[in-house]
Amino acid sequence: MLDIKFIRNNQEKVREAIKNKNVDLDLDKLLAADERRRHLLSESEALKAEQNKRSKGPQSPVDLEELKALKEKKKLVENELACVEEDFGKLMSQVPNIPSEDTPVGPDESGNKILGQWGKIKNFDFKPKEHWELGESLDLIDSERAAKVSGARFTYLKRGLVLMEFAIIQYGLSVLTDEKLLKKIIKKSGLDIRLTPFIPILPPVFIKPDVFQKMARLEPKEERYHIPTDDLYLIGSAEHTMGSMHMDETFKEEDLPVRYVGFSTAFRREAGSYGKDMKGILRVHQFDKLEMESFCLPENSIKEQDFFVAIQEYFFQELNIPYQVVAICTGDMGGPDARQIDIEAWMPGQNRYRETHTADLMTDYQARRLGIKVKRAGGTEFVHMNDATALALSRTPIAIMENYQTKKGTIEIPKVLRKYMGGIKEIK
RNA sequence: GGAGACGUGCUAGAGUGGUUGAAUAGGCCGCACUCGAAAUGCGGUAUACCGGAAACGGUAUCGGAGGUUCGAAUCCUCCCGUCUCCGCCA
Repeated sequence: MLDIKFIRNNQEKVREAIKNKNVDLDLDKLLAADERRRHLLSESEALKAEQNKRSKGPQSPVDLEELKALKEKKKLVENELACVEEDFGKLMSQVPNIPSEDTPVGPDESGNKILGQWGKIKNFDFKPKEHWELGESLDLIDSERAAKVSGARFTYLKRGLVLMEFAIIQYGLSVLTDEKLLKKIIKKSGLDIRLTPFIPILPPVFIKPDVFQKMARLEPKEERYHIPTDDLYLIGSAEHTMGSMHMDETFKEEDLPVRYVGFSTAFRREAGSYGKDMKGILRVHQFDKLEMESFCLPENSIKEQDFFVAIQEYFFQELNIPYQVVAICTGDMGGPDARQIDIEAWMPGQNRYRETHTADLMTDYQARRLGIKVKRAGGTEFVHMNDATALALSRTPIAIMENYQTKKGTIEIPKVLRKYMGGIKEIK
């Protein structure tokens, strides 16, 4: 959510963001609702002031009559105000965050900008298989039985792939909790930021609707799993319950940045992607993910995001997976984002780059609604929030499977993962 | 799941219908005393929104949402959370 004062004072900027992000919203309607809301607010407050003034102490019968009338009048104004507030709130939540200045303007993914590429694409002397073919032939992925038991887009992961998933988790956690390593990554990326280690978190996978709304992640609802009995939603990312963890809290300036690495299963309905990527584990209803989240001072938030991207790059460099870094354009980015950077890994089986990581700079968009602040010398202000994939455990294994496949149809284990897999060198 | 108790400011803790934004104590900040510190004394110490150039004024907030009342921290209903006992369970 943006600050209504900011919206009033920067109408053109907001209009531009709405247009560039392809959001269907009439800003004039919002501004009119704001006018009306403020008018009714003063009116109702004036009535309350009168009521408060006159209600002190016991009342004479005449006073009681008049106060009763006043009460009725107040009720009418308040009812109208409540209606207007509801409209206003709905419109407010539709206003997207303002894209950063370096965000490319574009209508859809065609407008995304490749910022850089890393790694040498391997030339196979055979036709590389797609991950689902490898998954089938090595008995690592069973979609058929999962479909019978749970439905389409669910899978049983098996054998070496399971071990690899846990190895990736272990590896990821070991990097993000290693101060020396983080220092090296900061130094290499040339960023001027404070080193605080990532605190490991296992967050809840259920979230309350109002909190989900505050995270600006409830919509689109079709994408979310809902448990009606308890009116709870399943999270689509550890971000959802990690970002809201400090709701209604105020940080001390010297404690920032606060950084977390969370592990959770992510649940996604994948509505609207019928028939797309149906094979294997690229697009499934349930997958595990290691996720980064941080709360920092406003002036440091872009650097913080760059730090997250540097970490993501470090992971793929260590895993030796070719990738490209992509600046997501206005039309393709999420509504709450101010700046979105994706990492796309080279998938030899598909012969193309596919998204494996995303890094979202939310500025104060989430923090304002969640009430997460920092107390500073100049006063209290909202923190900036960043979230980013550390390692997604559906797509990182895919990248490994496809890049590390051999002519024999086996999969080599990347060196950095071997010590977490009992030293085995390949899945066969 | 059953029975009961409770939820007040940064913290502890009073307050059970009428100048209560809220006693008191601690903490914190400022000042005084002191060579300095401790101790002591005095003063200050919430947030959000609306209006205003500002000074300031108004409103709301005692877990949350509704309700009763001229008036609610205080009464009623529902929800959330905490604690104790029992049951169940990994």
